Amino acid sequence: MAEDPAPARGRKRSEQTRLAILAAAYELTLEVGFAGVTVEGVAKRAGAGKQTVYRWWATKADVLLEALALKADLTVSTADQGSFEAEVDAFLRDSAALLAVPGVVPVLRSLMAEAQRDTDFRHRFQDGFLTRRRAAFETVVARAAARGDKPVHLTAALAADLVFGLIWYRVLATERLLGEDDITAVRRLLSEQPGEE
Amino acid sequence: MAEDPAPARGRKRSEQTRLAILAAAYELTLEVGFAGVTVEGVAKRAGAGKQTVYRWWATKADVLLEALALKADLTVSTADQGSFEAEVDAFLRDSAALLAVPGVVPVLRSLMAEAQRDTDFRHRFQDGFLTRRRAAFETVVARAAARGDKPVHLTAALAADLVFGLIWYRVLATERLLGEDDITAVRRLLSEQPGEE
DNA sequence: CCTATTTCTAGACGCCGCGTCTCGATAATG
DNA sequence: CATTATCGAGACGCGGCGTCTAGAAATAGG
Repeated sequence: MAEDPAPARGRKRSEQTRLAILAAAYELTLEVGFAGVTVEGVAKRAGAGKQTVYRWWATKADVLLEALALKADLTVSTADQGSFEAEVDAFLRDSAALLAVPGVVPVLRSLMAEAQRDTDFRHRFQDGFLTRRRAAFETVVARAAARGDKPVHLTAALAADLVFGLIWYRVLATERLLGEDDITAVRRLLSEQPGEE
Repeated sequence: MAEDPAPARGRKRSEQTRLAILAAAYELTLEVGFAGVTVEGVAKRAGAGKQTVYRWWATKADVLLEALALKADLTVSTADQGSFEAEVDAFLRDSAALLAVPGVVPVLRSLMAEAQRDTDFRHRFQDGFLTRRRAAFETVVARAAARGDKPVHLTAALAADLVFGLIWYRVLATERLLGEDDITAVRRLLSEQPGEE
């Protein structure tokens, strides 16, 4: 599709500076917490000007959102595993692995918090993160439905709400992350047919 | 146990002012959003001095937390309904009703967001709200276990995580609240025995 | 009644980050 | 070499934060 038709005159954006800003924002969030992060502080640590940050990102939350995408590989395993149960298991392990990446949890907390106070960022967060993850999971449910091993009462929307609800509630309201037992229990709960076994 | 032994000299705290501040904070949050609420604004609308607010509450989030407790009756129905399924149903309807109270959703969003950025408030929010609600639900699961109609693979902790996870995820990440279909589906999912029927 | 104590409204104060703006230098294009 | 866009650096006004002071009002004990 149509590349940006602008022939790009003038100086080009510095990729090095971009990465320095993303890294600075990520590290500062871990060190002083999101509330303690200031755009000035990010710029200073990155060796950049404040204007450079404001030129490319609307808020410090947007910087962090991009830093998260850079830090953690956000592609989700939606590969066909043969059964709904196996794919739910794979998805949960994938999510647990992401949460185990150092810094991801505090960054996720900060982003969800900011999404509550800034309506514009809320939409960018939904489009750039939440709905992507959700769509991946719903793919799994849709395939299960086609395959025929999806529990009848379970809609794709509710299954996604339950899975992401569990993950986010753990992150936001508790200190506990996903363990083996959680994955096993959720996998069983979602894939059980009332009448089977 | 030991009442506050202080014989209470001097002028007493004005209950009228307290209520005016709580109401002002609640209303302002709805009108301009939590980010737009300032302590000065709350004091001004309440006809109070800024110092009076700071004397009794640590942050504007604490004011809102108390306002929420005042606004919505937070007692949860944990009455014995005869079966686990019926009690889960009652609990979900109770929660849906709370969310339907005007202003409760934006206030909940604000409080959870603030709990992510302020560690001290996070603990007060957990103690004063989250764990109370959670304990109520776990009572229901414990009774089901005693009664013998709790699904074997379902622990009280996971059941609570799933239920509150769903509710909070809906509030924080979507615009959808709990409907009849959600309540029915969750009730069935949690109370189903793999082998029954 | 008088004094001590506490809360009350009102507002001044310094501090700091926000977001905008200006500046001169530096790359990239034609 | 002229144009254009980015770069680092930092000044600027604005507004809220949290503290502080001042004087009035309420409550208790002596």
